[in-house]
Amino acid sequence: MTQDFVENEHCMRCAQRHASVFCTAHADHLEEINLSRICSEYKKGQVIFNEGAHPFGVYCINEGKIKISHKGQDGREVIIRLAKPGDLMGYKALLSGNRYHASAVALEDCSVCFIPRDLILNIIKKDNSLSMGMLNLLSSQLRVAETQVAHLAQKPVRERLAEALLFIRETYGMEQDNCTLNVRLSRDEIANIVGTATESTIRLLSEFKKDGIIELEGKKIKVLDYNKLTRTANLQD
Amino acid sequence: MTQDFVENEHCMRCAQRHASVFCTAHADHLEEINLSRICSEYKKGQVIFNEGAHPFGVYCINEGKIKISHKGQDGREVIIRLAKPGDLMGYKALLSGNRYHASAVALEDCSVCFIPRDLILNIIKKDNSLSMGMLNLLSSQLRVAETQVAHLAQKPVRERLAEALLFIRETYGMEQDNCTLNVRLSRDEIANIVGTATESTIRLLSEFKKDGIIELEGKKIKVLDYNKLTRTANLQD
DNA sequence: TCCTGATTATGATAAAAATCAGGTTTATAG
DNA sequence: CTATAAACCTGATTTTTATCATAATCAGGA
Repeated sequence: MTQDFVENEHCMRCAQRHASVFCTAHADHLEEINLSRICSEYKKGQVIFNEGAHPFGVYCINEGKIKISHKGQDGREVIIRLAKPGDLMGYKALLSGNRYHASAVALEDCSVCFIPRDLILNIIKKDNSLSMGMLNLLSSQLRVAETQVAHLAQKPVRERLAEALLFIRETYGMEQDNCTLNVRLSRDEIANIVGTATESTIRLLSEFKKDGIIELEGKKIKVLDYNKLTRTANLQD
Repeated sequence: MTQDFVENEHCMRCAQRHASVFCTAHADHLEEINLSRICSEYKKGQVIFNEGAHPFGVYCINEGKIKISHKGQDGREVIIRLAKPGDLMGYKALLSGNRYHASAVALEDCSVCFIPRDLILNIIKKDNSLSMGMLNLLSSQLRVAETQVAHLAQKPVRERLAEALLFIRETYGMEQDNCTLNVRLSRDEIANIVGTATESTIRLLSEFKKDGIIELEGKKIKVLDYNKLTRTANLQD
């Protein structure tokens, strides 16, 4: 179960470049990164990094979807983040000098670039634009995390599930039909995003279906009534 | 209800300097900050900044304790953070280019320095040590926020309350007697830290008292059995 | 292809926590 | 000092959500 090393497109020509925090980084620095990075492919279900391990660099997603999750009480998983091409992973541990607090697992076959620790830290230090970008990224994520704390504390499961579906849609977008969520997640994984029991998630998804909000077909989820879903999520902030 | 302007100690000689993210900042930059900052005093209960407002700079706490809280569903408060002397406030909004997502309210009489937006952003840009410090700070806070998400999703209220008491102790320390928590919070505020109903908090605090874990005397909380409190919190990460 | 384990589904039950209702104490403004 | 509101406390009740149990379906490997 080890990944394959591959030769990805040059960083400067990476399709994800303008979707990433590197969009404003200096060209010379991207050149440096390009020289030292190590690209690998991971099959669905493979682990990119593991909770508890020491970080030796950061990962930049070239292709594929990845879940970042944390094992809590009695091994129950909490999904902290859904990552997509262009996203960085593992910078939190690196920048705070801690071990990984969560694991990254491929939700589908992926292509990921690894950038060694010293290189990326040096570049962040000398590239103002990149470090401001990182500050911006972390601030935004902190805001999201705090909103999530508020919602977990105050919103019922039904609203949180609706919100999670909107969040998944926001993150991964939709398929050609413009309504099927462009990712396959198990009911269990959805429950671990919402922070609830799997059975509750299954039950509420059935209700949403009965209410004509969504359509279910195995792991495919179609959003039939976006407005109703938004109203069900009862967002106000 | 407006604050008084005051003349605080020079930033270089500030008692909080070495407890703050400015501890490694360049002396020249502290000098600049010192020249432009505006210091004010706030009475207990006064608002330092308000959710929804645009940030015009960051606040650095010189003296006193401050709660940072967010108004969620039907006006119910969630306390996001407890801040103490040396802490910065309002940088998240500033760095992510958003409005304040939470309000800051004095838990007791406070002395706070305000550093204007452009000045602090410029200094962060040119002071590598400070920007790395900020990255470290944000990464650590993000980690804490994610842990809180996991706990809200998985831990029962009793454990979360015990954890909150440990957190308060960690943040504000204890009085001379070495067991009274060095802050006065209402039951309602504690509930808003834990993310539960006020009555549940009151009930559980009474239980903790009955179990000999704590002693209650109005808003004073004495931790009698620290080990038992830790065990009640059932921490494992 | 068939077998086997995992996932999905649904009902019944139990547990946890919120809400409601009341009385008491404490703090505060006049 | 007193009036009044706010905060605190406790019990009863209801709501929400988790857990348990069991069946059906699906997916992947021999």
